[in-house]
Amino acid sequence: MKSSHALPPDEALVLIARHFAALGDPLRLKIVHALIAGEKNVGELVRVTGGLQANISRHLHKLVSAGVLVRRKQGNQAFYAIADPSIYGLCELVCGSLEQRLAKLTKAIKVTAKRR
Amino acid sequence: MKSSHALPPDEALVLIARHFAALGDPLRLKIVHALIAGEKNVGELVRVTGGLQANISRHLHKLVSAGVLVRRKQGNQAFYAIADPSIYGLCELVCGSLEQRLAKLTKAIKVTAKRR
DNA sequence: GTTAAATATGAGCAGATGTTAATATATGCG
DNA sequence: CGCATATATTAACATCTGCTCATATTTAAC
Repeated sequence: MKSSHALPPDEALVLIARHFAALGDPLRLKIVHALIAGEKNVGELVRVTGGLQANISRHLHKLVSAGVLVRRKQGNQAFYAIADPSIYGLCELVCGSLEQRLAKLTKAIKVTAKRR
Repeated sequence: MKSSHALPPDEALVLIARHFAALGDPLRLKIVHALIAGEKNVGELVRVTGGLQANISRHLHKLVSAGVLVRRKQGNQAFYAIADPSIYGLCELVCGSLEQRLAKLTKAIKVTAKRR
């Protein structure tokens, strides 16, 4: 249980950064979100996200190499699923903090509006 | 306690992605990590991270506009601090999942090595 | 006022990233 | 075998990103 803030060596920083970066794109988030409901193949993901097949395929590759998803091939098709359960926590955290931020912004805007 | 997975509208996805992307860079992670110990001014951050002043300044700006940090100006200097407590949770989650992944990799490599 | 210190910003550049159309590589089926 | 379907990959392109140097801006100190 060695607790926490031993500063991460630079190599680890790179890996962590890559992990975050993998989630730093709207289309990839859309993919991940779709997979929360469970494993899907590429075709389904293309339909759900509305993206082009080539592009989705690329993003999937990136998500796999960042360790966010895993790939399972079966016959003709490839199925992708969330590999890393920590993703759920991540999204909740970010969404939560975003809500708060938006709430603050909204309030600020209202105040500004009242001022005039 | 409205639980969770109503699909986020595309606008929100962009915001969330920006949030993740802000953490998707090693130098910015270094900055954030340094700030876990508490508020620091630019000069200190430059020393701690070993980056160039101009570059650090740019990253700080990015972190602020992503809502990760807040800026407080006092006299000559500018102090930055972590704005969003969810960051702590994020880092713990990612570091944890990374440890697991690395452990698996390490084990896999060992197995491969034994095979020859 | 002048000068120095702290921070931010503009411009240029190299390299990464996301998108797309076209093509390649499987795999399944008849 | 030939043909269709599912997925991956290549190449080309525009855009974004991070880095650096030089310079602007702000504030403090004299």
